[in-house]
Amino acid sequence: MQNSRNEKDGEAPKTVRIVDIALMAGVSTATVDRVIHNRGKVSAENLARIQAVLEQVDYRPNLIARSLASGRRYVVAVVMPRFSAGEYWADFDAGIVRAEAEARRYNVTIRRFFFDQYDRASFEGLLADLREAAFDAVVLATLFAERVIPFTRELDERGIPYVFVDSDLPTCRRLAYFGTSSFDAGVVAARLLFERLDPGSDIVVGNILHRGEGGSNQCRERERGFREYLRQHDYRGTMHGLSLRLDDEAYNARLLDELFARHPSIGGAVTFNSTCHILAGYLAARRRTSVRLVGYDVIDRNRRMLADGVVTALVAQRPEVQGYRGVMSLCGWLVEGLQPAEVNNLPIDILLKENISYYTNNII
Amino acid sequence: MQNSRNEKDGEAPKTVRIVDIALMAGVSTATVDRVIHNRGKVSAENLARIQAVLEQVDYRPNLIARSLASGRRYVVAVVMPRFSAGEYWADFDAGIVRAEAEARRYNVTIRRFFFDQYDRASFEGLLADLREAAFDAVVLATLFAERVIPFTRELDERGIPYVFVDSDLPTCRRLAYFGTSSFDAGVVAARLLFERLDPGSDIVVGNILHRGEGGSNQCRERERGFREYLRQHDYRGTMHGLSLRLDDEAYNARLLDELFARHPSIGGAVTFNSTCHILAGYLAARRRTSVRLVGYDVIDRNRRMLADGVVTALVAQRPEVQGYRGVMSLCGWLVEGLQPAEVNNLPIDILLKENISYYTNNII
DNA sequence: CTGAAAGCGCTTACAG
DNA sequence: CTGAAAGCGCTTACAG
Repeated sequence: MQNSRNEKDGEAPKTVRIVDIALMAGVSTATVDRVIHNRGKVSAENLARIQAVLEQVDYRPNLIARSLASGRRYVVAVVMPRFSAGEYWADFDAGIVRAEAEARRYNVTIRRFFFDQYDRASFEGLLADLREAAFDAVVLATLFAERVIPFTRELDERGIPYVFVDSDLPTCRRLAYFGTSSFDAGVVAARLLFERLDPGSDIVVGNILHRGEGGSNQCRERERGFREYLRQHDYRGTMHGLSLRLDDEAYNARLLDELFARHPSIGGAVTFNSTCHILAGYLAARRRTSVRLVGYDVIDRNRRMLADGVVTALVAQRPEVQGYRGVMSLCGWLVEGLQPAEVNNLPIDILLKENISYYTNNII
Repeated sequence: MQNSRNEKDGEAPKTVRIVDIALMAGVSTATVDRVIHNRGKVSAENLARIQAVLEQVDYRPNLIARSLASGRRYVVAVVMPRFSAGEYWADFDAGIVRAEAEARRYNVTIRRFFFDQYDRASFEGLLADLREAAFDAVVLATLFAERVIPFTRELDERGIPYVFVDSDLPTCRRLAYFGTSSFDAGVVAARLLFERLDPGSDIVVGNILHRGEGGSNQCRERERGFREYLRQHDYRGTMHGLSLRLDDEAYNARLLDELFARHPSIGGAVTFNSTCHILAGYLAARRRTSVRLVGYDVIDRNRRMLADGVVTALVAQRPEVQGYRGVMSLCGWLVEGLQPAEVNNLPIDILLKENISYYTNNII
């Protein structure tokens, strides 16, 4: 818009194009293209000549032109939990949306496949769909680890690259992982909970009921990290697990009332998933302001409870970044053959009342 | 690379091109182009016809083709402090480097202009250079606020857009600001320092000596926020300011020894810039393990002191993101006329011993 | 194995 | 005010 300035006549722009290389090697651009992309069908002589030229000129392909000319199209599948607005996976999806817009420029389209994160059968059904579907790469949320692992064997056979998000499964041949170290995210929660807690206090651990046994891999790892921290810091209290229901406030309140009645020494509470707003709602209703509560993920309801001072701290994992980078790493691999780093442990973010209001917009 | 799949013959790809619009409006592509870019010189009749078509088709320009065809070149200047490896501004530069690579695809090049952040005269000298230099937009680090403000008047006159990083100066006509709320970053530091501190403890505030009066705008704002938090939380101690030297350990130790001798009740320490490793080094050497220390920015030396437990907490501001987004917002504006959000308050990150090891790679 | 030619979608002189 | 034509750098059938 402003002061557009073409390269001053002084020094030449000097960017080497395929046609320049073709001229230098005395061949056509098609032959140079074959060498650059290892498409074969080039005489040994020409191959050598072109390679010699390539070595001395530092050729950097113009990706824009390449993309425009090739018109190759790819589909990236994203396998993730179904969500409503304000839930954790909505934030993840925001990253997908952003990647989608960018990927379009490279002729890559996204196709989402949803399952119910609290119902293992729904995931299994989805896997069946996936076997029929056509896609060139896939982003996999690894909640049902025991089902994901065998499925990746099939992908390996089909030659379809995949990346993991949410929590890592290092035994699989994933192209990459994007997410936090779940174990250390558990350690961080413990540190935050114990900043001012007596080592003898009891703790409530809130869970959400699943259908089909085995909660998420990530929650299990977080709990391991949490317990490890306690062990190393002379914790002497008791942890009381409690299976809550997502949409049954009365039920939850009954359970909690009972627990607090039996164990008045409860001084802390934690959830290893994004639902700490359930415990927070209860604590606020009962005015149990002395109970410290730590949870995960900055979803709206948690954010509000933190701002209000009911939640002591939230630990967060940049879901938008997971979605965005998961997709973009696959784009880079498909379109340009770029190999991403294998394990991408994202920062473990700590949110307090004082810094929560700026925690948005984590993508770029 | 894998299973390339062209759009299945089923539904048409259906992306609307300029030539399609031209056909629908019964004009040439050149005329459509004129309308899209408001270049004028189009009859009222054609204008209306083309606009009508545009409204019904949701035209999305192929930016790749546009960029390839136009070949327009821009220069973005980045005005920032000179730095050595491991210093704060090196992280900022990492963001610039990344933006540089991406911007190249859009024919945008970066030109850096360095000044000495501890010497106001060097900044003034740089401004003189800037008056001679040719560039289309500029990213400005606002450390010397009193000098930046009049300079932006000149930029306004020249019609050159600018964005601020580091700290905001809301009175200027900046296209955008990328950085934290310095005030609230001060509040957060206070909260972290006081998590376990007695409200009567004294505090050391470490500063770095400047040439040319007036430290950075950002440090002043942080201190304001810090003091405000203390005020609201019944702080009754005394804050002792101390001007330290960057590379004179012996000098600093002498000053600190003296201060601690006179005020044994010192229980906390803070610096409002990235040099808390200076205080940390002193505390470690003197084994004053009971003094809590909070500082800013995850530079190598601070990171180590945090991991070792000498620093209690670090507050960080994503310098790479500031650099990256500063440049990219200008690219978007120059190349595509995209207006960025005016104030982009980045998250205020909290780093403890337990989460520091994952704090890297903040760009995407 | 090789190259001339067309084309990706857009922009840009240029002639009218 | 308008449009035909060339060109950005690369890829892709196609004919040889």
